[in-house]
Amino acid sequence: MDHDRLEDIISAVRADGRRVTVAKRAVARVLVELPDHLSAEEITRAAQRYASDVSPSTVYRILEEFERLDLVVHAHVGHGATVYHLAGALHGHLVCTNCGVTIEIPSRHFDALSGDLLKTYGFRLDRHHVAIAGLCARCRDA
Amino acid sequence: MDHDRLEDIISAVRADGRRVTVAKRAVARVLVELPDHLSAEEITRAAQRYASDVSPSTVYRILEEFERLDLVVHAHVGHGATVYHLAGALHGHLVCTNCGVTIEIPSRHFDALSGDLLKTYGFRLDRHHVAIAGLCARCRDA
DNA sequence: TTAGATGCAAAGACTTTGCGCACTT
DNA sequence: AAGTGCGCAAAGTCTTTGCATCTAA
Repeated sequence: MDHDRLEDIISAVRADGRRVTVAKRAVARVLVELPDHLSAEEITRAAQRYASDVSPSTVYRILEEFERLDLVVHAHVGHGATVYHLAGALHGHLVCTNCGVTIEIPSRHFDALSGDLLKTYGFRLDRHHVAIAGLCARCRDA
Repeated sequence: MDHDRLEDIISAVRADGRRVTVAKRAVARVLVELPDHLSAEEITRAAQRYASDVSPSTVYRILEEFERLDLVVHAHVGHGATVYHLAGALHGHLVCTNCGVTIEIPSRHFDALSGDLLKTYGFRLDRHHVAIAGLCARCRDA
């Protein structure tokens, strides 16, 4: 339920001894209500519907705090800006280098790779942060 | 042989009807001689050893051209700048989110994932462009 | 000769930081 | 009351673009 996820975020902020502000509520609400992978600018614009003068710098600071609390993760996608989303569901990203679309896929697709990398290189893959570049089905055929 | 790879690059530029300039030779030489994954700034500085007044903008333009000719590929790694390297050996990157080290691994590690993504999502993974975030062996234990 | 390539400088996109005031606790 | 968090503006980093000049072919 959306409302619960929002309260979870607020609680986590409070539990960490930080203050719950209008701006944080607005950003949290955007993250909960908008399913997409959003850039900081998109989040800012959307948050301004709830708190009209939230500034980009505040949004960056809030996203940084939410990431520290493992509420949010970011990914680097194509050439553009960093995108952020709730940490809830563990998943990876497929990013089309042609049209820019991002496809979310369950993290189980990385199970085998993850084990392989750990065994071979001692490298622990970050399952929240995987972004694979390539061509989506549509662009591949076009 | 380094010299051959350099000549291959020059030939490819010529074959595409573009001009072979001092700046292009310098950038090509840097890419061939320095094994690392370099940022545009690092490439510029290194290239200036061979052509003292190569400018960053020219390096960006040259890298763009080399990418168009499939001579060079780039990857987005951590929060920092884009890194470039020769397209020669197909490989992926493991990037430690703690210490920033980049580990090159043979692209066969992505064979299974690649087939899986193609079958499940019709997504053709770009094998030159894979960058996986996580913790390297040293940072994982620390 | 001549069109592509370059260097420089300015602009652009994205993000971080400094500062004084406001708001949460 | 106390100090965290805020908005604003400026600075910072990385990259692209405009333009006059130079140069490879």
